[in-house]
Amino acid sequence: MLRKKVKTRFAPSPTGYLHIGGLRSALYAYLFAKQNKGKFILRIEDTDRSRYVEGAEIQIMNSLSKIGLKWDEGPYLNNDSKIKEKGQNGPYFQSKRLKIYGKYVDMLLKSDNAYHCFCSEERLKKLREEQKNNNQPTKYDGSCRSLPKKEVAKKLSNNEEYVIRLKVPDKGEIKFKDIIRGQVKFQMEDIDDQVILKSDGFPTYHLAVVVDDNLMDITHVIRGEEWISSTPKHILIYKALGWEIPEFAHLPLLLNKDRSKLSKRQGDVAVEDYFNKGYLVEALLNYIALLGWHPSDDKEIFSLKELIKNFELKRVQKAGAIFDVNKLNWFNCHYISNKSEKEIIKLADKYLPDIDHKLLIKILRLEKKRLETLDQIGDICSIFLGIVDYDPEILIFKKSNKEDTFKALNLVNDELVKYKKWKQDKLLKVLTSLVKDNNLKNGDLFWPLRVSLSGQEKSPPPEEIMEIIGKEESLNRINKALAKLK
RNA sequence: GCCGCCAUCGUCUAGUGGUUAGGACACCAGGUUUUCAUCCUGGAGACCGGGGUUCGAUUCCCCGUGGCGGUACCA
Repeated sequence: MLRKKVKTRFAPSPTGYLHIGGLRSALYAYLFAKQNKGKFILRIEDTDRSRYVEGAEIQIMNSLSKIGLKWDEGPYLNNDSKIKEKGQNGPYFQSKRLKIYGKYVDMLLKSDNAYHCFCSEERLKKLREEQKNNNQPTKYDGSCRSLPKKEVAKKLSNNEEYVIRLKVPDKGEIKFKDIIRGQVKFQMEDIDDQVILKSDGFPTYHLAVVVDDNLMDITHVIRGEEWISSTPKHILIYKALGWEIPEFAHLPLLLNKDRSKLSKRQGDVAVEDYFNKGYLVEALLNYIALLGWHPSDDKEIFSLKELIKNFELKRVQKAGAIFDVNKLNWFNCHYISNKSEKEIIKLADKYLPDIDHKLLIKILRLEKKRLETLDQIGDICSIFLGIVDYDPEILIFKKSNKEDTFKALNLVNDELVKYKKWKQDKLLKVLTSLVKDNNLKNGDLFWPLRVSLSGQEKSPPPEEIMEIIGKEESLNRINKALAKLK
């Protein structure tokens, strides 16, 4: 247990649905906070107005809630479906905190850790092109860095557009310790004079994240690897403001099959997509948790509670992990077959075929192990609801012939007509003794019977189908098969 | 280009200065008194390359290669 009260955050930008990668960042931050009896907060980083997607924050909150990651502070949806906020350190939308950032920008300006920059975008673009052509690092050249105060004042009074840049020292090095990666080192001269306040008066990520993480008492910054190279800039701001620097943990990226950053082009990346396809919360959570983290033993099945107990930030992998749906499917199968029939029906509501409830329960009791995703439930039910026409040839077992197949089916029919106890184990016994008594091989009887009941070469065993569809329908289907063989 | 991060089976990964390099998913074969699925058993399958250090390196160090990220008035 750490001495200081642990507080982590998930800070998404409202630019779309909750991303699988975002979910993993949120999960790890949540697990770490909860296992240390700390707090986990949600903060919406909406400082880029051009990329804002209407309602995205609501989608993100809904996905997070569905998964069961509860946050202690931040925005939430009330019963009247309006956004409210809880916690002492709000507002938790950066767009509502502009005054706060302004205050710290002024402080940085006063302490000479930041400066006004009046350079036009065209000039900067040209500068970068030249630098690239000369194989130089692309970096602001500092032309506004030591503008006389008078000139700055004059430009300001002329209403010239400006941004505020961080004044990065030109020499020295900056180190930080990452929980996952150990020490990371950068040279000051490689660090750009980052824009911290845009010309529209909004802060950039770099300023807002530092101010908020400090004001919201974040002790552990857990975020994606893409932030690793901007961390020195953040540390510089912490130092300039005289603030304590939090701990950092940069998570490895989630990747496509070709090892590029996980993207929409190569499959679904939104958490909602997976829910829509019929993946269970437990499966997604379990799979995502193991994408970059693994316990020292062989245990792989984890509930959220167990994850809180077992997760170790230090053990998180350094290399990126490919998101492979294969194993997710296996987890999903596992969690589906552990559910009761009633639970599955509830969860699979939108995929349910038009079917009697009791019949559905019967089908699921026998067949739920065949479900990889909930949306396959219709396929599983189909043969019980009725069969489509099939080629009579497929009724004949590979080691048998038409005449014997006909005989075998006739035998079954004659026996079952008399039979009353319509339960699969009893039915199986009858069929087995029928095989024995008539000197047949299993395939001679079971194969054609199963095909006549399902109309398919691949299907559940005959006794399972028969129990579910009942005696009348079973005999009906057998007789149709007999007719086909005539 | 410049800066940074990373590197164990196809995938997710365990692990170690001396191991038959372990597990899971996927794959293949056999079994589970018919097929598919489940289940069981078995099989194939990995330490990126080159130098050091060392009696001995997959493990430690350096270089290279490769992958990825950053290089924005996006986050």
